[in-house]
Amino acid sequence: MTKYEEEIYHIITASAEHLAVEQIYDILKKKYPKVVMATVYNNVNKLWKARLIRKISVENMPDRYDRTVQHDHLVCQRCGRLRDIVFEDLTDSLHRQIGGEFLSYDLKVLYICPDCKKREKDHQ
Amino acid sequence: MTKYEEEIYHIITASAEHLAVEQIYDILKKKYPKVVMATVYNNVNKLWKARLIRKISVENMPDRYDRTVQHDHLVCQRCGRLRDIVFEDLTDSLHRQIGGEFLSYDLKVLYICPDCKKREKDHQ
DNA sequence: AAATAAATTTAAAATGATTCTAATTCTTAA
DNA sequence: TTAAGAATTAGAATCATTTTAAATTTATTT
Repeated sequence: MTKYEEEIYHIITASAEHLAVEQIYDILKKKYPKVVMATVYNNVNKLWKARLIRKISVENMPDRYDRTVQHDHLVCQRCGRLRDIVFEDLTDSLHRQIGGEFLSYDLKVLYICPDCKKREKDHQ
Repeated sequence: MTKYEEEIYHIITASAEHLAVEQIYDILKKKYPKVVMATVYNNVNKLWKARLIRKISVENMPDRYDRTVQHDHLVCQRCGRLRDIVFEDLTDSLHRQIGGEFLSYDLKVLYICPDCKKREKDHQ
């Protein structure tokens, strides 16, 4: 692991947020002002290919990166924020129902988060 | 509904495949040789905003469009082909477990389809 | 039916996230 | 201590998609 790879890995796994390349770049830049976007892309891809991090793609948003531990995501359709959630026994259940070789799954529940819900109510 | 909107809606809902804009364009062009990509994009977006069709985004692939009836997708990681599947009782189960307002969900099961599995076996 | 407004289509340029290329710098091993 | 191999950089290229502004079609009002 190179310096940048390690730093980027750390930034992603240490964050409670789900970071996009640009945010990773911003954080990294504080420590290494000369670093360049392509470096973040390169390393993020390297980490992803090595299955050390996970990529989350949501419509009309840049990809975000996350820890690899299997979990699911709630995506707020108002603010775009992601939240983690674990639906129990889902993997097994899916596994059983498909033909072919199961690899993994990607579940996003679209919802309106409690914060936005509240904000909407207040504005009425 | 305009002529193109209607045609495009029909192409998408009549197809057993999951079509990308380019394929829709190719089909439409046979009947209307002068039609242009932007028209397909415009109408596909209009239909999507009206919730008459569904958008399926998969990494590194152009968006594909589909009927709106709720169902899930198997995505083959070898050939990229999508197949429909219905996991029973999933909606209810998810609905119950989130905070906030449930809107919908998007589930993709990544797998190796039986065809590719067979092909791999034959090549060994 | 003519005139006006509104919506759709077109063509081409712009966008924006991401990837690629080639040159440069850094690291490792012989 | 030089050669080979990686990683980084800068900037151009890519590609799906969106935007713009002009042209055309459709609908509405007088």
